[in-house]
Amino acid sequence: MEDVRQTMLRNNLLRRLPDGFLAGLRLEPVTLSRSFQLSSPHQPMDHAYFFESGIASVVVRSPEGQHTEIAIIGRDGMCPASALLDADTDPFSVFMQVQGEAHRVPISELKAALSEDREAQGLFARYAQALAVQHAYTALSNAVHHIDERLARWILMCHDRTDGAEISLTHEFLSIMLAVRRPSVTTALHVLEGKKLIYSERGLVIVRDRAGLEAFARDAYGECEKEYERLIGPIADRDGTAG
Amino acid sequence: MEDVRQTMLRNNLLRRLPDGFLAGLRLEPVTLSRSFQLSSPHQPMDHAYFFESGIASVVVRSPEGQHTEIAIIGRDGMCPASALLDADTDPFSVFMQVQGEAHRVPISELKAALSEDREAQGLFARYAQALAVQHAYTALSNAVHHIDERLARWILMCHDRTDGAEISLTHEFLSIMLAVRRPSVTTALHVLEGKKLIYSERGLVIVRDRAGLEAFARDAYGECEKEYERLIGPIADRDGTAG
DNA sequence: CGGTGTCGGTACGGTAGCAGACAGACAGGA
DNA sequence: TCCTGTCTGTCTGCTACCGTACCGACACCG
Repeated sequence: MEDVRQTMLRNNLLRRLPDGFLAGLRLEPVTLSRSFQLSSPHQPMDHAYFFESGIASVVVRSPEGQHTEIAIIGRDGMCPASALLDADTDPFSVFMQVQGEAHRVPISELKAALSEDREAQGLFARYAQALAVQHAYTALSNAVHHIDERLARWILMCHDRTDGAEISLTHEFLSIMLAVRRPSVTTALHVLEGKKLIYSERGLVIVRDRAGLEAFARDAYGECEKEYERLIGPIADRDGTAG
Repeated sequence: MEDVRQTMLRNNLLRRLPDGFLAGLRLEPVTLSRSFQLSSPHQPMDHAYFFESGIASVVVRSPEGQHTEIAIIGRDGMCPASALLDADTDPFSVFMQVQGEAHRVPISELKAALSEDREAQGLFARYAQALAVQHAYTALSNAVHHIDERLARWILMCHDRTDGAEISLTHEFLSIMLAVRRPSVTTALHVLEGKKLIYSERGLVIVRDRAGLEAFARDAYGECEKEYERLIGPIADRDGTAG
């Protein structure tokens, strides 16, 4: 779709693809509302989604129904990663957590274009690694960090991927993401609020002091962001410049 | 190195590579002793290792020095995954946990051979996905399972990758892998021993009742093994047949 | 306006796992 | 043989987090 001018895209992968790669693809703009299911465990998907705004969550679920989030994806990336790794399916659920816009591409087309373009292969391979690194740091955080630190990490990761300071979601939802009890989220939010790092009200979290949040999260935040930037490059500023 | 007959290999990836792929590679057999460092965070490596026996651990470390294991690799796989994903380095440590044999290949050669062989690219891409899935289930386990269940999971994963029922390692070492306190490992081992699932003595764990261990681990074990088998195929039997 | 569902705050008892310390068992060397 | 280092078992608080339950606040709707 030649109408889509690469420089107008906000998705960091699409922007960094080699010139002309997109020319052969049908990029279809779509709006994804909250909790829209992008991918289900072991179900082949038709389309890959490259986000322009909004946030998607990747969640693993155990046979007994326990679950935790392993990655969040915004305009830094795409899903499903299995489309990049010669697999038809993966065992994850992906759904929209904050509604937004995306471009979608039929996976078969994406794979075909990819097989002809070594530079694009490299970019997507590095993105797959960036995602694996995110999984790894989530595993670490789940093992060693306290709830309030993990919450701070999570808010920071969302903040990186949204345009404003507001993130709209419920405690219930957060408790699923962090794999903790719902009331634990309430108290952890109060801790952050008490330190004036965020402002929180019904269904909404607002970042007040980003630097303070990073300090509070200590080593829970930062490493996998650095690794993303090393592998892919920085994400464009909010107005679409730079990058 | 034409001397290496593919059918005599035990490594599940090497065995499944397309005919002739290995012909262009210098596979060098090496013995890797316990705690040998295969890869360090952010350090480019010269060689990729395909294990024939023994077990390697992949560990993430936070800036403040906290750490946890995110994957274990035996003759089911290779390291480093970054060699397959167009990255020179990754933020992980990989080292031998149970000594063993491997074939190593210069990464530059591996990449060169790979770029000419689409089938091999597919196999390695699927392996990268299998590893990412292992990271994800580790994250889940760290979040929701109790120490004794995680220990059972870990013993099972080791057992899958060793020839006998014996696994030689100390509580100290296990505590690092599971990111828990060392005495917690002692008591968790006692739980498993009390249920006659394992036998444990100084520096040694012996599996007595594998089925019982799987039952004890509940949903902590199994999913990512299924996914590996779906993506790559079963691991050859211990005598090298089948597969 | 009152009804109903969703969401957030709080409380209480229970417990898994922590931090730190220490002592007994085993192994290998001098 | 003793000696030393490594490994394992155990103890005493202590606290973070859990399971469960309940109630108030808010928001939409007729």
